[in-house]
Amino acid sequence: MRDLLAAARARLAQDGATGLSLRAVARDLGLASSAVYRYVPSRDALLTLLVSESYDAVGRVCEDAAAASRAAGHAPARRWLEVARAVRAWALADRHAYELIYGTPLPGYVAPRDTVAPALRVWAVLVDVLVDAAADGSLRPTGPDFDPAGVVTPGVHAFGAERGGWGDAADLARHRAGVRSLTLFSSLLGAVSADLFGHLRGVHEDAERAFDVTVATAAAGVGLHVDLAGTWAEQGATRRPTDRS
Amino acid sequence: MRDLLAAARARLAQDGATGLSLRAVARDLGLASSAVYRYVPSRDALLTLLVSESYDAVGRVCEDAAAASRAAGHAPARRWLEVARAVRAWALADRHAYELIYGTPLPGYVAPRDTVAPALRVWAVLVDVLVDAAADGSLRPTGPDFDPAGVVTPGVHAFGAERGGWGDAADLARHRAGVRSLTLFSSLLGAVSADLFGHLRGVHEDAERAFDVTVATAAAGVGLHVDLAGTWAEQGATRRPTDRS
DNA sequence: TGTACATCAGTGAACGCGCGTTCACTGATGTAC
DNA sequence: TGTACATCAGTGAACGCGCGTTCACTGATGTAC
Repeated sequence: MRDLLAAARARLAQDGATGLSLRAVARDLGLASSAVYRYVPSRDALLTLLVSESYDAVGRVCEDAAAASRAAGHAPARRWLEVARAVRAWALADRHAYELIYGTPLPGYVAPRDTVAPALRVWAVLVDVLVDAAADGSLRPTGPDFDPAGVVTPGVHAFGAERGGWGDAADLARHRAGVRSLTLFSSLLGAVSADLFGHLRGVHEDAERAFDVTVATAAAGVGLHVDLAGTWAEQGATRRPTDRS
Repeated sequence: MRDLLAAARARLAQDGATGLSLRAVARDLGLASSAVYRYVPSRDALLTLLVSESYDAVGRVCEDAAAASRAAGHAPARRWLEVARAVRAWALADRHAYELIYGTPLPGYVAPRDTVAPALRVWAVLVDVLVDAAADGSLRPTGPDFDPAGVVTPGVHAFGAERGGWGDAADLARHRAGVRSLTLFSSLLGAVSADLFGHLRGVHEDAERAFDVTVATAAAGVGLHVDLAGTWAEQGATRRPTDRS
């Protein structure tokens, strides 16, 4: 069973989600195609396992990056940058896993409920950044004012409350922060997808820096002010020139 | 030939890009599958035609929205919002066309050079917004400061220069604006994809408003300050309650 | 006006492919008495 | 210790499907003399 999942993951990494076939996985394992049905009831079930795994993988990547950033004593804004970079690096390393969960939905496939919980791990990390920034006073949104009522579900506010912020529904500023968490998620998705899917071919010269600018700029509207010049200077000292190409 | 393209477009709209088959298109036209080869040398060639068409469609949508916004006397920031909304509406109406060009790349298919030019139409509209905002003094970036050298290609700066801005490479502020145009594109991609691909299911209550907040918040970092409250108030008067669900 | 020929849109059978899934089966391993 | 039986992982042939692409062909339409 572990072998099966490993083989499926490898096949996914090579062929992508639409090309993933039970027969190919069975072939890789040296099994008859029918043997796979001993472990998995259908192709879709296998796909679901991979979806969950991928959400868990990217969730763990986010949590690890956030933990490392905290450990390094970085402010929430910098943590946002580092989490975003980690997601990008993961996506580049395993692009088909990223596509499986964040790309075009597979025709005819609907992810079952079980995949919702692992999908929330990324959200939780982003919400923590906002909550911590609000707590230490560094959260200063420059984005538009708006009436936050009825934009996101009560569940989102509850989620923020659980994690230590946005408890008071009467506090408009915090309510707005809840809504603005959408922007963090969306801009991360957009920045990674644009890069990975080739929409910046011929546009960016230094992919890492372009990504940094993109996510840091978008986050400023939310209230996270990344010291990009400082971060680059700090890293420029240790970074070899070839890394920039 | 026109019929073929129309049938292919319809098939694309129904089945999506991965499911698009020459045989299905031929069937829809009441032709033998081999007859299609009279018009198109291969499946990939047909796909390329659809890719170009889709880029042109979304480009036209952007241009029309921008023109309407100008005609209404709206400031560049508001134009950004309206262009973004138009792209979202187009994507919702023809999701498979959006997926074809902005979703997961099709395995084994590489878009040829011909598709680059139509893809630039969207960029041009976004750059115009930035150039116009810079010209009328409303462009006030709140995103991070950074060294803009070597982040994007010279072609991007040239593109901006052609369209009336960013001519002087010595002007750091304008150079930064060129780089920041990445953020506009990425956040648009992210906001539409998140919405369309279902990543906000259970998160947003009012999809339109959530989208507005997302793109307006991200754009603030770039320097475009949308008067969201004002816009909503203005539209709330004419908007029926059912539109909000 | 009539005939010979060329063009052209479309046919239909075929090739070889890979797919998901089913089904009756084999043969080894473990367990009970 | 030996025998009978149950469990279980895996087999391999088969079903029916849809796909892209090729190829020799048909029959109508148009054109040249």
